[in-house]
This record gives sequence, C-alpha cells and structure tokens, in this order.
Amino acid sequence: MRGWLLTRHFDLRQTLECGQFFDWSRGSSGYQVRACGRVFEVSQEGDRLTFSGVEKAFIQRFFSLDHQPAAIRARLPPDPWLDKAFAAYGRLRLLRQDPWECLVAFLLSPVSNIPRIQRNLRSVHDATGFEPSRMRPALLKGLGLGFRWRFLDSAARRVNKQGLGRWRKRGPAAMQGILGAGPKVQDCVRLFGYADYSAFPVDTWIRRALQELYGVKLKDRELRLWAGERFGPWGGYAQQWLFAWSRSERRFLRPGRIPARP
DNA sequence: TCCCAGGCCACAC
DNA sequence: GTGTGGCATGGG
Repeated sequence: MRGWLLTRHFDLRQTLECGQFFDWSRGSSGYQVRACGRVFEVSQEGDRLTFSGVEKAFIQRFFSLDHQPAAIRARLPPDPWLDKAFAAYGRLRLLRQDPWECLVAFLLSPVSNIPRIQRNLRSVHDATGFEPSRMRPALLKGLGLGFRWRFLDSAARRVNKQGLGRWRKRGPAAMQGILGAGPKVQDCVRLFGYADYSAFPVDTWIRRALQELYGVKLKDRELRLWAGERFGPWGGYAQQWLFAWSRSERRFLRPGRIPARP
C-alpha cells in the first residue's frame, strides 16, 4: 500500500513531534510511525503527504485531515497569546490515537521528559507489542521505567480482566482506578485517544504559561476549570498550540523574562 | 553534587 | 478538605 494525498494547513513534523505522540522515528525520508497496531512510513513535501504500509483512509483519520485549523481558531476566543501560538504551531493536528496505546504512553510521562518517554515507550512496544497479557512485572521492571512500571502493571491487569476490546468501548471511564492515571494523564488520553477536544491537560508547561501570560495563579484543578470556561469545546487545540509554543519559547517563560504583550 | 523532569499516591493535619 | 514527601532514573 503506497499512496499520497494533498493537505492544507498541515505540518507533519509539528504534528508528530509536538509531544502528543511518541512512537515515531525519523527515517531516511520522513518518519516511521507505529500506531493503532500498524507500522507505516510517512513524509511530507509541501502540501503533498506520501505514505506507505497503510491505507489512505487510515492516514486521513489518524492525522485528523478532516479538521480545519482556521475554523477551529475561529471557534476559540479572541486572544493575542493564542494568536501567537497559532501562528507558530497552528499547522499541527491532534491525532486520533488508540486509547490503550495512548494510555500506556502517558502512564510513562509523570516526572519524565519527552525524549525519555519516547525511549521508554519504544522499549515497552518492542518488548510487549502493547499486549496487556505480556506486560508482566518481571518484564516491565527490566525496561528502565523507574516507578512507572507499576502503573503499566496496574493498567495491564485491569485491561486483561475484561479484554482489550471491551475495555476500549467503555470510554474514558475505564481509566478510573488505574494506578498512575490521575487527572493530567486522563485528560491527555481524553484529548489524544478519545477525541474529546474539550479536554485541557494541565502540566508544568501549561501551568507556567497560564500563570505568566494570563496572570492566573491557581491550583491545577482550578486551572483546568478556568481553561474549560475560557476556551470551551475546542480548548484541547488551544492547549496544544500553547504547549508547543511555550516549549519553543522556554527562555522567555522564566520569571522576569515574560514577553511583551502582543 | 545537586536539581529537575507532560504527576500521582499515601499519609499527615 | 489541603498540604507535603517520596517515588526510580537519567540528563544538565
């Protein structure tokens, strides 16, 4: 299976590398991606997206090529900071990941960093193929996940009990009670795995950004509500634009180095 | 050497 | 209910 398609207002690099997804690697030309139980290659030249190893319909769905960034921006409130973030990162799309794979990835995220999450996730994938029945403690402990191996163990036990198919169909509620699946992790899976675009994950970067750009000094639980009210049903996109932009401007997001209001 | 990292949990009070 | 330390490991 090999093919191509034309895209508009889409950036493959931003989309894969912005931190919503980790199971990619740069190949000779473009990226190799492992997602939703498939392995495929994809590359972009201009507006032309070339892929192999997977069918076109999958590419369109996985990369959310049905989304229109300008229309989404228009559904978010007027906001100079959002304008800046959108100008820089508005060509990324929120992926439609598999909820289970997405949960596994973000259970590896607490007190870690993106390069390490990526390494850890690849190890887990290579060792288990993301099959919960193969995620045994003895195996997980040897993968250098730190304390996070318990989180995968807890999730795997839960999913094994009811079967992966049934677990997926239960939706976000199925994450309740899994060790390590707190508010931030659940919001990430809602946003990236269940296509709930109202989800607004609050992490260290977003916390700093909201505090230093908008002057809101609240606890994470209130920040989440504040963002929900301000940004509404498409807040997830706002979150990801601000997240990517904040990271790229990291030296400006330190106390005393706040950029001038645009 | 010390500090922090896409948090979360158990345990004070 | 709210605040705090500890958690495994790696990198700056």
